Amino acid sequence: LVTRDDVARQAGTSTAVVSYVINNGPRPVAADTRARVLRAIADLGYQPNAAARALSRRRDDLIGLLVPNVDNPFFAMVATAVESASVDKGFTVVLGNTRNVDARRAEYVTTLLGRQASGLILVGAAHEADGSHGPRTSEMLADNAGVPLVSFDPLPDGAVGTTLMPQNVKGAALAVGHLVEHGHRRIGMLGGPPRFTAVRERDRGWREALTAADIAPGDLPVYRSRFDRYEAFDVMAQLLTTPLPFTALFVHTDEQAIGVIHACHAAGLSLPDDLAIVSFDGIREAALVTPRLTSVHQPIVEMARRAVDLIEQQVAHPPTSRTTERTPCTLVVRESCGCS
Amino acid sequence: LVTRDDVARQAGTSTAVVSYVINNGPRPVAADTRARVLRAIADLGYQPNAAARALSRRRDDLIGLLVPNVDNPFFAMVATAVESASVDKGFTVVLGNTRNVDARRAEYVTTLLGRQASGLILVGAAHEADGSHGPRTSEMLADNAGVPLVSFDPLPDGAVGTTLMPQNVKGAALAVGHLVEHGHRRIGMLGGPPRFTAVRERDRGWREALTAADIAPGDLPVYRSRFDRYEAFDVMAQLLTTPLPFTALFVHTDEQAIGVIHACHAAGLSLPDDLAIVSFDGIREAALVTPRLTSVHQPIVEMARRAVDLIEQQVAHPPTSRTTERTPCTLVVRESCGCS
DNA sequence: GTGAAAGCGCTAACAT
DNA sequence: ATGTTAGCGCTTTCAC
Repeated sequence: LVTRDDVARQAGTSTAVVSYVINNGPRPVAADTRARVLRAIADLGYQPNAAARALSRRRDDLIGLLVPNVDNPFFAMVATAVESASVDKGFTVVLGNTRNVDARRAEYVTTLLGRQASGLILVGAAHEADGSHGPRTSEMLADNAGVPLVSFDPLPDGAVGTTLMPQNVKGAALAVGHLVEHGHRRIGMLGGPPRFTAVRERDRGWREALTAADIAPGDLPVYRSRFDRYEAFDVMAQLLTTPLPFTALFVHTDEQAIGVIHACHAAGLSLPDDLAIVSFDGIREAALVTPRLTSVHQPIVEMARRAVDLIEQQVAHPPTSRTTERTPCTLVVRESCGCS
Repeated sequence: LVTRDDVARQAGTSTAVVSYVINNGPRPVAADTRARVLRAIADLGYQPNAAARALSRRRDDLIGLLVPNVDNPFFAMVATAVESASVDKGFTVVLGNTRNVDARRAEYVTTLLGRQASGLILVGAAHEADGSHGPRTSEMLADNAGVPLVSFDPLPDGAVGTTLMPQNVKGAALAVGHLVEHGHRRIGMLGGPPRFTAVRERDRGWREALTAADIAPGDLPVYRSRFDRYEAFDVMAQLLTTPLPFTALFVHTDEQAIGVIHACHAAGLSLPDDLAIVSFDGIREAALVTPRLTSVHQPIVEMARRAVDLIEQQVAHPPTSRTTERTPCTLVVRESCGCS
């Protein structure tokens, strides 16, 4: 295999210069020298050894992306966005399906720390009732394990890094408010598991919007399911065995809303006439189902790009505290709410 | 950070012994020595440096998974299966969305070769008319680049490794045969892009099953769309503007079939009465949509496990030729075909 | 069964 | 502006 020594020899320079050229630093290289090196690299088909580089720099251009499950289209969307942003910045991404299991997440954190990953992006973090990432994971990440950390949920206790979350309360209120404008009063909710912080926030948005409209949330039904469409389907199918005690439903995720829609179809309901639906996330499929889903859109592509940026920044300037950034969401009106 | 030297010191042994313990070889270690080392590792919370290990071994326990796009639920399923099988065997997986673009695929191959990846798993390979992985990718992988290679499509020209494909012809014939048994004669096809080998094979299965039933395929309509549900939706929506020249449709992938179903719903068609559908792949969602999809199931979990096994074997015994394995598929009968 | 030491290929501090 | 070289942490061949 061709190494940096071969390149140096071929270019008639020292090995250091080759490094300087490849890394654009840390020191300048004369234009013609640089050209010779570049030629040698091309001629020889030289490809740097990432392991050697990582060993020497004590850091690998690698980002660990920990999601519950890429099988869920929402997380697939996140994964795609993160991968894309990472590639643009020269990072390679390791995919980890944590299945929301603390042990699996902790195992991945261990692996990635051992790999000198440049950073970790944690998505769908909740495992414990407190909304943390689970005891083992938290322990590993706490007290500055030294890895740049970006979480789409609250950070593990004691860990430093940044949290990147949508404005869940406002977003949910936007959704529910729209339903109110349609004249609905009995607006039920199908939420996710309350151990997720995002879920509790969306809960609150629902409550606040109702209260603002002089509707008592306490009188309205609340249901729960996991984030996937399958369990949402089951929950809704069950509800459909008796008359629905609501005329509209705020659903925490598009994924769940799609399950609801399928259940309604299977039961012969006509949407949005028999039931209006507004959900949250903004996955592509929202625009495909019938009726097309009105949904609060979170700008995942931008958030993913931001996450990678933050990792890059944290590499340069290790953070010493916990930061939170809230991304605004927008209501995308389609048909499931009752509009046109 | 704690290194192997620390462990050796703590355990009162040499660094070599620590390696022997960690790697279970290549040489035996006395039971009590091993125990001391293990204790030291635990006490110190030692985590091996993957970069150093990779540099020394010239190989990293890393598998590159190149799919067109994890956004597509089928590929998400494959990714999940590969990730799961990889973790079980101690591999970490790098996710690469190639978007079916040769340049992107080639870039990933470069990166992964530079990372001393233990192997590559290529999914959704076709880019060129000949069904190869694209010129740049092929060039990189040809003539034994040295990486263990498993492809879910034909290998690039000149590359050695193994191809793992479902029995597409038989599977498709199974699907179409079932439609014939339902009494259908006008069985159209919505296929994928014909530059994919799998597509051409499914085409053939359709033709053969029709011919076997004394139906002339040439008289039947064939449509094409990309593999995603969105374009399939568009194609079907277009077809629905005029009377359908078929009573049943063999669709190349569940993903596309779901697009078809959505289009039919949007147009008010009643399935499977107005149109019977059978598709291919066996994604989870097939069982969720209305009507539930009858589909030819390929055992992705097993195939993924096999792929990782093959990588492992090729690491030990570099292959010198191209091998192909065909996995049998089974027809999973649900409702979209007209059954109950 | 165990220890010592020579790399693996690259980075960056130290020379010039 | 460029050359020289000491590591980075681990594997594995030699010695013992």
